[in-house]
Amino acid sequence: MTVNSPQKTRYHHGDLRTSLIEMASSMLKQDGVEKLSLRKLADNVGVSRTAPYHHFKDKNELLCAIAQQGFSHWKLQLDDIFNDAELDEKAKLRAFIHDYISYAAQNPELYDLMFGRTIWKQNSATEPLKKIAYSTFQFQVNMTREWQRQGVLPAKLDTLRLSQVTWGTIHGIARLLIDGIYADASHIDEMCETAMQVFTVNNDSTP
Amino acid sequence: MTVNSPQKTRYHHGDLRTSLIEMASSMLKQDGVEKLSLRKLADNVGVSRTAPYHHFKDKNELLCAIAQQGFSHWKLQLDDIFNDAELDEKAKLRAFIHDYISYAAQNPELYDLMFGRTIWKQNSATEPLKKIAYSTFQFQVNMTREWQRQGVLPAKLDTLRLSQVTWGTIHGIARLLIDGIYADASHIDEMCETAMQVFTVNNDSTP
DNA sequence: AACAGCATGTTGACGCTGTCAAGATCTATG
DNA sequence: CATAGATCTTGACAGCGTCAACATGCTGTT
Repeated sequence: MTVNSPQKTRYHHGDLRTSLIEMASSMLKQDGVEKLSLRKLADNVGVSRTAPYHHFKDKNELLCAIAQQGFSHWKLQLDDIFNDAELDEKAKLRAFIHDYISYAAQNPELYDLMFGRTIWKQNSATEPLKKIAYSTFQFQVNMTREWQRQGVLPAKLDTLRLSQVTWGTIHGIARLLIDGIYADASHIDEMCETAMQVFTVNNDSTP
Repeated sequence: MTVNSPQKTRYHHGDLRTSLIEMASSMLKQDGVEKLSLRKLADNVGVSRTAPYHHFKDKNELLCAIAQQGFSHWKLQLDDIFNDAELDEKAKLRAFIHDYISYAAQNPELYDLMFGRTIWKQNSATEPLKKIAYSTFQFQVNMTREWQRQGVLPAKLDTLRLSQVTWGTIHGIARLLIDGIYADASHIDEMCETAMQVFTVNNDSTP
């Protein structure tokens, strides 16, 4: 009894952890990290202020769980690009740049959580988050190596450094966009194309 | 009377605004924005908790004042580079990249304040801060145009977009460094050089 | 079927924060 | 020399993250 009846007050929630992450993600998207308080979150889910502490050690762990989910989603998109048989290597680089920045622009708060200092600055990332984040970067390094082999990116540069620089570029552009610094979303396409030109200009002798 | 005697308790501080900015800058450098509280700041300066409110409308205004000072200092360094008669244009670009990232790496918290979302995200920058920040970016755009004219940077690309991309690159690298993401300070030189190569590789046919 | 134990949820409390209001004190201007 | 304004103070409030102590109900063993 008391199965799934639309009864409002059950003492036990059922799947509070999932509900918290979902509600928190939604609140994050709307108002940003700094407006996200555990108390309001608990209230929105319809639970007392300290209930979340039975599912997350502290606020940081909640944020890490959200970021983790963000990486999972992003990885699916990455797979979509690299499994697309219709794209050649150069087109994949172009798509990667574009999708990366679009993802950031469409999920600015989530992106900030995934790649911002809130979590990373003082090493507060949980182990599972570290794992998926590192593997994402490793994936980019591998792709960079491949692009170098294929002549899309300059072959003579060190792969790790080049990965850092190319990623730095799109990360930087993403940050300028989502932080609202001297750039806005209407210029995404042009900026992506310019980045693409800068990366590959030496292999493209025709103007 | 009660002139400059090292008397500890004067009702009026004398130059509280300056003292607050200095102490806040120092605290910022040590412990970061999120640890900087107005109450501790006031306490460190030896003044009551609400005294700062007679000099800054709120915490945001204090932070903007600190960031403003950061831009002033950075601009002095910029001038040093571009007035150095011994550097050719390409060397200036190299010095610019290197100094920019070094400045960020040496003043991570200040850099975050100057170019981070704390201030910029919800348009909370004060007018004077906006003014000096915009002029800094405008300076970079002008330099980019010049570098294009001199053949250091690709001439065929739109100057504004190229400025955004090159700045995005060094901004992104700086952020990865100061947020501690997949990069650390010992790689600064190599990363700068790689960025330089990526920007200018098309003009450098000799390997 | 009954009970024990554990997961889960609740209320109370503490110290921290930014900021407003009202009153105290000094400085500078007439 | 008085008085207005700048500056500094104490008091207060709501919001925050989090710990401790207690309440409730699910689940597995007998």
